Amino acid sequence: MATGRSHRPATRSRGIPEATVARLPLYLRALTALSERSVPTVSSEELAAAAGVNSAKLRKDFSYLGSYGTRGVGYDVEYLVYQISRELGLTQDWPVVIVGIGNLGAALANYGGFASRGFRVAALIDADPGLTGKPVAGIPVQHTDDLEKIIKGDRVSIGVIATPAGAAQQVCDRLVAAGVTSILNFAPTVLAVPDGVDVRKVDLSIELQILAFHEQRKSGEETAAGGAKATAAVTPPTDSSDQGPDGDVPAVMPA
Amino acid sequence: MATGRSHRPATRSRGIPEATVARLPLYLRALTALSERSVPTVSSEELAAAAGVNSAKLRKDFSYLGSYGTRGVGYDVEYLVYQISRELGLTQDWPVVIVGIGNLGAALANYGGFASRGFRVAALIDADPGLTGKPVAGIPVQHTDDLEKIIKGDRVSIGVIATPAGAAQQVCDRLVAAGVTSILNFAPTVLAVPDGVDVRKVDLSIELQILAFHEQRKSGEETAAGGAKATAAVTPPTDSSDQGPDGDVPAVMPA
DNA sequence: TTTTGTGAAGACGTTCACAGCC
DNA sequence: GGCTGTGAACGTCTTCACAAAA
Repeated sequence: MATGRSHRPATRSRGIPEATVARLPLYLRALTALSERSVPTVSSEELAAAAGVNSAKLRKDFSYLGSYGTRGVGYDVEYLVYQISRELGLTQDWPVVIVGIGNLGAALANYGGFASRGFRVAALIDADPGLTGKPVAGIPVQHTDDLEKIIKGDRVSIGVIATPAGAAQQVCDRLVAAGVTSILNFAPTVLAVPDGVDVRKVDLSIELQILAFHEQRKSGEETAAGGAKATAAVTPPTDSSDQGPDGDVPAVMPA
Repeated sequence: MATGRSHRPATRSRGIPEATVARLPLYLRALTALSERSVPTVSSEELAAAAGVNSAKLRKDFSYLGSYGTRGVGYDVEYLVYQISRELGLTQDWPVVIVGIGNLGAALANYGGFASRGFRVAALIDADPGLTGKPVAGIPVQHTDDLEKIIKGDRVSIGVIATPAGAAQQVCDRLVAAGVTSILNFAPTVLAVPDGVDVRKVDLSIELQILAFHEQRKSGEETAAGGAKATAAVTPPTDSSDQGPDGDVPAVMPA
């Protein structure tokens, strides 16, 4: 799992497993594409293929949300889009601030799929006075000095940190003190936050290192136990090709 | 977990759990910082705190690599840095190509921690002829037409896709056909790849949606079973504050 | 005494396989 | 007949708790 953890094991009522939550956005994206093509219903098999998961997992995931399918038929696309959006909280407006407007911050600000689904860039914030007032993606950059004012004024609860690593913890502390309770961290640092604050991290270098690990075992397959060499059986071929919401994340540093 | 999946359950010899692999880069980063401060040894407790995990997990993780600690003392920092680097394959050189040089691609190209640990930006590739030849992060952008030539010429096995969603699958196919076997995908699409190719994805919008899900349950805590309202017990406070390698990833779209 | 390394227990997640409903 | 929803089996990951080493 990734973000916070909890959902007391007992009192199982409201608990949607974290792994399921992490896949809902994937299903939603696939469903939205179907919706745009005016496809009325979809089977678990078809939708699973579009989302890159297997159908048993998808059905189990949906079973946590309730019984939204029809046996023998499949799922109603529009209805599912609505139910998943609701479950994810995307039917409400989420103002987001981006702190650190380097290349990465600018890329995030320009990200289209942002505004579309419930998220609204409420402000861009940077410590460089030279940037203050300059528009990025049509939004004028504001100075870090005004961070607290901005957060409180617009009741922002989600902050994106795209600063250099050295500034990240300080920015995080200020965001949290001002009322932010969810943080998406692109700086390659472990952030310390109080209980009740969720942090997710995106770390390029971690992702590359994980890829390198697997890449390494694709060629040289000696080392192992038995006596066999290159062939499978001793060291399996590392099938891969999955890409489901597994267990971790990567980070990027702005320019 | 995230990337490929496999490591045949039987023949347990060489199998480092995927969850452990995903945390090794975290440990490595913390260790590198200690190394720079010339700290000679570190206990599992201290290192775990620096990496943001708990110490039992860290010890278990290290136990898969071998017994590199000393009871009553802790771990030798330099030695561990070496062992983890070796395990991750960072002692060798990994040429990487970045395809799609928008804001995001530029941010990635400029990412410092890149060159540092084994990774080398072998080429920047973009479909826009207007960009061809222009230097980004000191490296001239090359045109997509030369993609195959570049991959094969430099024996590149890791590719980063930072193109718009619409171009991602096509770029992916060409990368794979040219010999790339590990892909880091920033485009908000599910990529189809043959067996033997690892894909990891980084998706901003998925991360935000996961945060929104948890954010949503922080305020309104009715709905639940019993009769109690805002207080804990019925709906636990969602402790959070974790940020370990959990189960998934997010994506970003270049400018 | 301090701190590692690890069996064993438990929580979590995935997959199977089929009963139940359309 | 086709497809969903789900109990049960299985596998993976985390945490506990303690024996063993320095």
